Amino acid sequence: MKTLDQVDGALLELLQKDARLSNKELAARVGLAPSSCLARIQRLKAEGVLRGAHAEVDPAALGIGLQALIAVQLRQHSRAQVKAFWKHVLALPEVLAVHHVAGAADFQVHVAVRDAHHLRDLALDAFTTRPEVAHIQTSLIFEWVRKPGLPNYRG
Amino acid sequence: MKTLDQVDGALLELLQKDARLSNKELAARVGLAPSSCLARIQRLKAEGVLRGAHAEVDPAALGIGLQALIAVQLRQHSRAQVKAFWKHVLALPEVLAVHHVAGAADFQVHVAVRDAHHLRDLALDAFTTRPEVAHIQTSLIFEWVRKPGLPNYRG
DNA sequence: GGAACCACCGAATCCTGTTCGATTTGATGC
DNA sequence: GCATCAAATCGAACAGGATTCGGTGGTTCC
Repeated sequence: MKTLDQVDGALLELLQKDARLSNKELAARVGLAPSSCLARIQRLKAEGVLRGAHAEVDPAALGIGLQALIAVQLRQHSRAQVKAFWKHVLALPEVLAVHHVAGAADFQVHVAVRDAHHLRDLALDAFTTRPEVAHIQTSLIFEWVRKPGLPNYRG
Repeated sequence: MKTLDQVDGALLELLQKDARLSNKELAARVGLAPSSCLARIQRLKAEGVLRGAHAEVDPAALGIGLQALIAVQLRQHSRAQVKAFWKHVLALPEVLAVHHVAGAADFQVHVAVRDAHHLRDLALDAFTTRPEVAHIQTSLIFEWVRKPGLPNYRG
C-alpha cells in the first residue's frame, strides 16, 4: 500500500462525510480533473483503503424503539469459546456491532430492538442461556452518536 | 411519515449494504423503473428515513493503530454535567462514537488512537482531568465488527 | 543529457440521472 | 356496478456525469 498524500486524505474525508458525492464534485473539491480523481479513487479501492459505503437510516422508521449495550463475561477465555460466541452473536439480527475487548468484560455488544420486551427475550434467549457466557450486564442507551469518519493521523 | 412498504424496505437494505449502487441498478433489483425508484428514494430522504451515506475506510491506512472503549462515570447526573461532557467528548478528534447509557457507567466512548502512548495521553488529558468525571475505565479493543445496516422489524 | 515513469489533463464517447406527461392502479363515494 | 379522484408507475427525451484514451509535463535514475 502506497502512503496517502494530502489529496487522498481529502478524498477519504469527503467520502466519509457523504459517500454519494459525484466524481465530478469530488474532483472539483480537491482541485483535480475528474479523470484523475477517478483514478485515485479506483486506486484507493484496489488497495483496500476504501472498503465500501453504507447508507444511514432512521432507526425509528424500521421499528427500532430502543437500543442497548450488553457487556458479556465468558466463563473461560479459550480461543474456541471466544470464536463460538463471536460467531453466534454476529448471526443475531438484533446485533449492530460487537467489540471483543480486554477489560472487565470480554465483549461489548450493541443491539437494537423493538421494545423492552424484545430486549428481555433477547438477553435471556441469546445470551444468558449460552454455555460459554458467565454473566451479562445490560445498559440501556439513552442517546448515541457516531461521528462519520475516522480521524486522520497522517495528513 | 408514511409507513414503509416491502419495496422501501428492500431499497433501504440495499443502500445500507452498498450506498454507491446506481439508481438504475437499484431499480432493477427491486423491479421498478428507474424513474419510480428515484421518486421513492427522494421521498425517503425528504421524510428523514434516509439520512445520508458514509464511506468505510481502513483504520490502519489513516495511522490508527489501536482502539478502545472508555467507560465514564460522572460525579453527578445533573443535566448540565451530562450536556457539558457530551459536548466536550464529541469535539475530540479521537472519538468515533459516544453512548449515553443507564447502567454501571454513564457514558461509553469509542476512541481511535495512534498507539498506547496516544491513548494514555488522551485518557489523562481529555477524560480524567475533566471536573465532571468521577472515574473512567478503559478497555482495549482486540477486534470489532459493525454490521452494515439495521434490522428491519417491519418488513 | 536522455529515457523511462508517473500523475495529470482534456476531449470524445458512452451511459446514467433526472424530468415530464401519459397511463395504470387502487380506493372512495354514489 | 360505475364514475371519480389520488397516488404510483412507466417510458421517452434531455441533460449531465462517468469513463476511456492519447498526449503532456515533471521527476527520477541511469
